[in-house]
Amino acid sequence: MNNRKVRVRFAPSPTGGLHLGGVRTVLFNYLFAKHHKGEFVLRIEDTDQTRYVPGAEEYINECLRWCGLEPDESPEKGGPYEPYRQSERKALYRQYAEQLVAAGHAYYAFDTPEELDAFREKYKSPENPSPQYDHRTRSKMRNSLNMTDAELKALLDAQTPHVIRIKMPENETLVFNDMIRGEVSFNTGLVDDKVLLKADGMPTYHLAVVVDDYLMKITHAFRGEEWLPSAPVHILLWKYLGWESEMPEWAHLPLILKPDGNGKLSKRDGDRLGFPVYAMNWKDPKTQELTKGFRELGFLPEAFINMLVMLGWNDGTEQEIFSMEELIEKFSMDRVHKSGAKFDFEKAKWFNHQYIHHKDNQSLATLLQPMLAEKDVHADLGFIATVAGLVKERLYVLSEFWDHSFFFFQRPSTHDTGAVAPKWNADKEKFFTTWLPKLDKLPKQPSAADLEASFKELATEMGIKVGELQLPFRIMLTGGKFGPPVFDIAATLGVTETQKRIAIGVDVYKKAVEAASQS
RNA sequence: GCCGCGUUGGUCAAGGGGUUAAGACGCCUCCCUUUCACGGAGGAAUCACGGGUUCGAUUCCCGUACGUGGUACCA
Repeated sequence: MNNRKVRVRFAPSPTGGLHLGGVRTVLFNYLFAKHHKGEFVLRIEDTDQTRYVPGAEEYINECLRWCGLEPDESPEKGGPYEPYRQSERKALYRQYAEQLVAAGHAYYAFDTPEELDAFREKYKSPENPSPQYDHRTRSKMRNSLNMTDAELKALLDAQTPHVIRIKMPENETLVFNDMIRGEVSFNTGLVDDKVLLKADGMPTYHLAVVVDDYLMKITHAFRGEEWLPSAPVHILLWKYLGWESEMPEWAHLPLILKPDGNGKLSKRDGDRLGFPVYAMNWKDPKTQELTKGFRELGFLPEAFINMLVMLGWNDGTEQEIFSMEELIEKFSMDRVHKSGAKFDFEKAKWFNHQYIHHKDNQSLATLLQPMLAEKDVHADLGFIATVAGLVKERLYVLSEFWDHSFFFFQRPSTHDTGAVAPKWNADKEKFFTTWLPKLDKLPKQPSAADLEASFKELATEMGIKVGELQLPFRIMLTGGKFGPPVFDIAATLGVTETQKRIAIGVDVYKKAVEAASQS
């Protein structure tokens, strides 16, 4: 549209945790900005004082940090267009609303909330369940369109609470271009006279976005599809305020939907279906209710981002795993889908699995150590890294680490003897008691291969099939039929610990066999 | 109700007037592995419906259905 430097913004209202859709909106903004070597600004839209939730803004900052989607300008960072919090810009908006009134594009309305309720109640019908304040009804209401200058002046002088509403044209076709949807058109007569300035002097979203996008020189406005129906209001505002030549290009992003149909994905769906919807844990300061997040579940931010970007975008090839650098290079709005995508937690986990699998052991250990500490397990980073290397290929989320690795950090408290006890015999017992002292003759810190060679050598010597011995051995070490290759476990545990577990194990099997024969 | 937007396997999706309609997740079978996983090889499964336009429509147009969003002094 023009060759201004690209500037985009993410403009959340601080009312709670950030959900998937919100993060994806950030992501697309961010990628677009970086792709075009532009700037990404975070603006806090806290114009509704009744919905303001303390801590929500900090949560958003933290969330963007975790995702690696940090803004170039924000309330926290500052920037050339400060302030970035709309509540702190309150004084700015009134003049623009007044300017619109003066030009005949807006008007004062004195209807109280009770009067509006009564109005809706009165005109409600099966054919029209939600009557609008629009060109058909505004003549019946208490507004400056229906009073003399003297009456208006009297009300204003008396400081009568009032709002300013846009006066939507009766019957104009408004056509605009959406970067994703192409040409979109509305009849202005079907859109209601939205409030621009509230009785408390705060702007509504409609006025605030337009004014701030103009003042902050935003070139591209991306937001969720739920804003599409109010786009005509915003576009008219750009025109009426005389800024049309600087109007940003629009793109309305497709929604992220519930996996089981019927609607936008919501916080409730996560609770219901058992997966997170928020990026990070969020605790409502009022109710203390905790909503779980992807971060705490054990998602890697890069996987979270990759999973999100594929919900509604692809580069046209078969590639599915992208680094942030690749995304910045390849992202383009015209490959964003028009239709909403149902969220699939299984696929989300698969992405995380891929990333965990390919992440280096040291980095994983750093992430895992605090999680172990919470279980009062304190191990050094090197050991955790070794274990991580052994089990990472079977982790879908980091929080599963313990279930796959506890036996590295503590002896199994129970043994799943059911699979082995029936086949346990004196020969097998003898094998293990014979092998036990042989372990001391091995090199100092035997490798898995050393252990395996020694194990097999003895088995062959004693004429027992190696396969018959491996499962009992595994269960001695881990307590069950799971875990990485046995000799890797033994090597990681070390000779001394391995010997102890064998000794315990032999005993356990003996008892299990006795118990079975008695009953 | 009205208005907007959408509709390729169960899900994410490529494609686009003539194709055996990619690929991924999930599911199933087999191989590897005497655990599980990873890896590998296969398999089942899709163009919402009805009219046009056309020699030919999954692809273009129009309807219908369905889905979804909006219809607040919330964003």
